Amino acid sequence: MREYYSITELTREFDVSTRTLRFYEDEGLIQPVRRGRTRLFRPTDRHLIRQIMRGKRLGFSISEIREIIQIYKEPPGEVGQLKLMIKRIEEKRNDLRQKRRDLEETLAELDHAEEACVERLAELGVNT
Amino acid sequence: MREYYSITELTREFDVSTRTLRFYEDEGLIQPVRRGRTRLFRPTDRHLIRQIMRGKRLGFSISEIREIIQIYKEPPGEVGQLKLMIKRIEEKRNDLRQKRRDLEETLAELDHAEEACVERLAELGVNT
DNA sequence: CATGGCGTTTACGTAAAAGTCAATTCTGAT
DNA sequence: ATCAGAATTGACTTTTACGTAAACGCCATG
Repeated sequence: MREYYSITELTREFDVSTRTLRFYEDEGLIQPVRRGRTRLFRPTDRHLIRQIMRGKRLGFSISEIREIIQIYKEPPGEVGQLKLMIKRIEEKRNDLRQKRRDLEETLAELDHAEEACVERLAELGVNT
Repeated sequence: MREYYSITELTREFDVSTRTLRFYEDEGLIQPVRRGRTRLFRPTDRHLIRQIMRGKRLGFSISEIREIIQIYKEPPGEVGQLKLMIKRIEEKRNDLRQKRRDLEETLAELDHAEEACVERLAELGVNT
């Protein structure tokens, strides 16, 4: 496990711009350390970026992604906070379950559409 | 099955503004008919709106949603078009499969985070 | 030493997806 | 016929998530 990654290494790995990574830093999603003014990204930042990209692909906004990331951090020490956090986790989970239903339905409709295409091709005497 | 729905009925059903539905019309996603200047939405428009909302929840952009909606329409009559369409369907499917992987991973991490919370609560002697 | 390649900051710009507001216009009920 | 409430249009504004450009620092290499 590497100790540090440069910003350009990570832009290449995740196919984002430096602007984007700096933006995520401004937004408090990642906290690379500095050597002088230069950012040094540690494995934990890299992992966070991976989670951010996942969230983006799922259509979460930056602030939703921030909420999810908060959840991954150390569980808090106080009972009320812990219960609140569990409630938040439930919410996100429901959110994701809705997305999963949406996803399955869309996949099913695509399957259906493809079948129709294949049938149509068969009618036209094309071997698929 | 109702013949027509008013714009406000649908804004209530889908919890969107009239501005939004008009925007979708401008974008060519729906084509309500008119009586005078008033829009009358048919069941097919309603169904399209349902699909649009699903696409939005999954983080698709309007133009991506447009592409998906195109796919649901009648399969084209020409062989080349049909093959192209099948290719497009494959692409979207891959897209959705990636989303599903992202989704499962995120759900797994949430499960893990919740367990940590529950354990922490147990340590503190709280009965869940 | 100057040239190129990263890296940084600051500031302004922009596209997508609506929100908001004002001015009208329609229309259904009384 | 009229009058309130719904609907429409058009223009302008806002938010999010970056893009882009300018201007400069650092340092390794020929």
